Amino acid sequence: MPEFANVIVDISHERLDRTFQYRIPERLKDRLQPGSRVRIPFGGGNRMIEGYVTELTDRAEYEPGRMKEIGEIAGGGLAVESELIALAGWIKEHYGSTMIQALKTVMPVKDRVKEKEERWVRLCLNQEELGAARSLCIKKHQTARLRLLEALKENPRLPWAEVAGRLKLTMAALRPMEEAGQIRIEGRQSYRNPAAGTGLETPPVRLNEAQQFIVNQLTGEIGRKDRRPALIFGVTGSGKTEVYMELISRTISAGRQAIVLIPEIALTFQTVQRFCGRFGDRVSFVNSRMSAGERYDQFERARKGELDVMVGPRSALFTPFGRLGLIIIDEEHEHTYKSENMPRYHARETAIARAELCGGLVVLGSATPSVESYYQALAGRFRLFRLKKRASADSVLPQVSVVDLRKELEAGNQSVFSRELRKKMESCLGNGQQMMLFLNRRGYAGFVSCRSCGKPMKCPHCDVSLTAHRNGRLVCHYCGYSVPLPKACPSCGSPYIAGFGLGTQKVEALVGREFPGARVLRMDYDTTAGKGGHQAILEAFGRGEADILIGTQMIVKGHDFPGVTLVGILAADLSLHAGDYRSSEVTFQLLTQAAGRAGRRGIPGEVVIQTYMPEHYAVQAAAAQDYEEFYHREILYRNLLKYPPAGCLMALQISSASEEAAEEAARGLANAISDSCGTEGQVTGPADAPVLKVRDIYRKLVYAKAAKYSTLIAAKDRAEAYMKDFPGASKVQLQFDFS
DNA sequence: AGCACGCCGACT
DNA sequence: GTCGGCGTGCTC
Repeated sequence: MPEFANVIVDISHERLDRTFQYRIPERLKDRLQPGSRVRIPFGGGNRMIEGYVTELTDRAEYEPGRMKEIGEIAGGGLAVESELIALAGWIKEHYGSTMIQALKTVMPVKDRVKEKEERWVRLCLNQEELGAARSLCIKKHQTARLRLLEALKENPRLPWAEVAGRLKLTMAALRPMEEAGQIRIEGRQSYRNPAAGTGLETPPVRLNEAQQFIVNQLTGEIGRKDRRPALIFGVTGSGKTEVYMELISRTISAGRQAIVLIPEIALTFQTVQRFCGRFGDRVSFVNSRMSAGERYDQFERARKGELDVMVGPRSALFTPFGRLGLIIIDEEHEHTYKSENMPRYHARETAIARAELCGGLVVLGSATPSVESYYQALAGRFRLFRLKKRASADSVLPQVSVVDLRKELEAGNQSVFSRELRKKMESCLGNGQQMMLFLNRRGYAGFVSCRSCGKPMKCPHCDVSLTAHRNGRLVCHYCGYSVPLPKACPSCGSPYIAGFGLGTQKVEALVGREFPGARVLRMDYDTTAGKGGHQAILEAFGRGEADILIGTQMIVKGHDFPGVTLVGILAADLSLHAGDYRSSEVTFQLLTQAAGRAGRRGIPGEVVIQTYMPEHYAVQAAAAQDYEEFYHREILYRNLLKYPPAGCLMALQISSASEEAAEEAARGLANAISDSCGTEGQVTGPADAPVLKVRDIYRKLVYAKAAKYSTLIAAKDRAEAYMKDFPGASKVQLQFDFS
C-alpha cells in the first residue's frame, strides 16, 4: 500500500484547484482508493475539511516532514464525486494524461463560475440606523465598512462584483457586518432552463414489434446480470429514437437517471422539443455554445436531483448524476465522440467505464456502426440488435448510381457535374423537387498556385496551402489566417496565378451559371459561423425556400428533408486520401449517410456518387447500401495490418516551436518505446505529421502498434519517464493518442 | 473559501 | 504598549 495520498480539497475556488499530499496513517492503509472521500486537517488552524483522494503514490511531492496525515474516511463514499474521480483515474490510466487534466475534464470548471453566479449585498438598515452606523464607522475609522455603507446609501442592493471589485471589500470585513445585521449577502442561484416552455406534451409512441423486443430485452437487464453494452444497428429512419425514449422512461421508473449523448450537430430545436415533450422539466441540455456558467448551472441541477435526463455532446457524459442507470450514445460512429484535447478520451469507451462504476447500461446506436463496435458485437462483448425495416412503411431505399469521373474526362466533359448528374438535376428542378449537393471541401478553390513557377500559396504559420475564397481572399483552414489574393506570385513575380480544385463556393458559382433560375443555399463552416447559423439555413431549406442545398459534411448529418429526391456526391474520393487507417470507414459512413438523405417519404430518391475510384470497396458498398460487405472487406485489411480493432495503436504527437527540438525528442521517444515494447510491439517513426506545422508549431509523430493494450501503456510510461529527463523538455510537448 | 499574520492608527 | 480593523498570502 502506498505511503501518500493526493487529495483534492472539496472547496470550490480557483486557488485550491490542485491536489495536496497527505500521509496515509497505518489504520487507513488498504482502505483508501482514488475517489475515497476523506476528512483532512487543512490550513494553519488544522480545521477538518472534506476532500477526495485522487491518487495513491509512493512519491513524495512535498517535504514529507511537513506533510499532515489524513484524518478519517468520510461517510457516504458513494457520492457522485467519488464516482467521477474514479472515472478520472481510469481516464488518466487509459489515455495517458495527468490526473489534474483528467479531473478537469470530469469535474466541470468550477473556477470563475462563482463570479458569474448572481450574488448581491443588500442593506438591512433604515435611514436612521444607517446614519448611526455611519457615524460609528467614522468614529472607529472603519474605512472599508464606511465605503460600503456610502455605496449602499445610493443603492441598497449592490451586485457582488461591484462590492468585491470597485469597493474592494473582502469577506473579512463583510462577515462581521452581516453578523451585526447591517447587511445581508444574497446568493440567488439562477438556473436558466434552456428547455423551459418548449413543446407540448407528446405521449409515448406505440413501438413496433422489433422496437419493443429490444426494449424488453434491455430493460429486463437493467440492474441485473448482463451488463454488456448494447449496439442497436438500425438503418436510418428505423426508429431508434423511440427505443431510446422508452428505455429512458423505464430507467426513470426504476428510480435511476439517464444520459443521452448525441453529436453536437444533431442537437436541434426538434430534438429539444421531442425530449421536453416526453420528459417535461426533468430533462435538460448542454451544448458547446453555452457558457461555462450555464453548463455548470445544468450540472448543478443534475447533482441536486432536479433532473432525470441530460442530453448533450461528449462532455454531457460527466453529468453528476448520483443514480445513473443508462447511457445512450446515438450515432456512435461519429468521430466527434473522440476528444481532440488532452486527455484524448473516447466517449464510447469512457461511457462503458462509467457504467461499470455505477452499474448502469450503455446503449449505442447507429445506421453505420463503427468498425470497433461491430467487431465487439460480433465477438459477443456487445449485445447486438438490428432494426432492418424503416419504421414508416412508405419510405423506400434510394437508387444509387456510381459515376466514373475518368470516363467523363475521356468523353470531354470537364464540368463538375457528370452527364448523368446534370440530367437528374434538370429533371429534379423541372419537377419542382429539392436536391442536395455534397462536397467535402469548403472555400472556392482547393489551392492556388503560380502557373509559371508552380509554387502554391502557403500559410506562413501552417504547413498547408491556402484556400481561395469568393471574397478575393486566401484563407488558411487550419489557423484562420487570411490575405488578399496577391496580384503577382510572391516568389517569381509572375501575374499568372490560378486556383485549382473545387470548393463549396465554387460549386455554388457553377450551379448559378449552369442552372440560372435555381435557388441555391450553401452550408459550410463559413456560412454557419454565427450563432444559429445551421438552424437558419436548414430551416429555410426545409421550408422550401431553395431548390439546391450545397454543403460539406454538415448537410448529411441528422436532418430530414422530405422534399429532397436527389443527392449528388460530387467527389467521393476526397476523404479516401486522408492517409489515416480509418479513411475508408469515414468515406463509407459519409456516403451511406448522404445517400440516406434522399427520398424518405413515398417518392423514391436518387443518389449519384461521382468518383475517380468507382471500384473502391467503400464506394461500392455504400452504393449498394451494404454495411456487411463493407465491414467484411474492412476488417480483412485491419486484421492484416493489425490496426484497431484487430490490434492496439498508440500515437505520440511531439510538438514544439523548434523543429529540431521536436525531431530530437521524437527520435529519443521512438527508441525508448521501441525498447519498452520489445518484440511485443512495432514502432514506426518519427515522421512529420500530415500537416507538419500548424500555428507555427511543428508536429512529429511516432506510432506504436501492439496486440495488447497493456504493452502500449507500459510504453507510454516509459515515454513519460524519458521526457522527464529530456534536456529540452520544457520546449517540447508530448501528447498521447490511443485508438 | 477560511484563516493566520502583519501592518497601522487609536486609545487605556 | 496593546487592541482591533483590514489587506495579504498560504493552505500538503
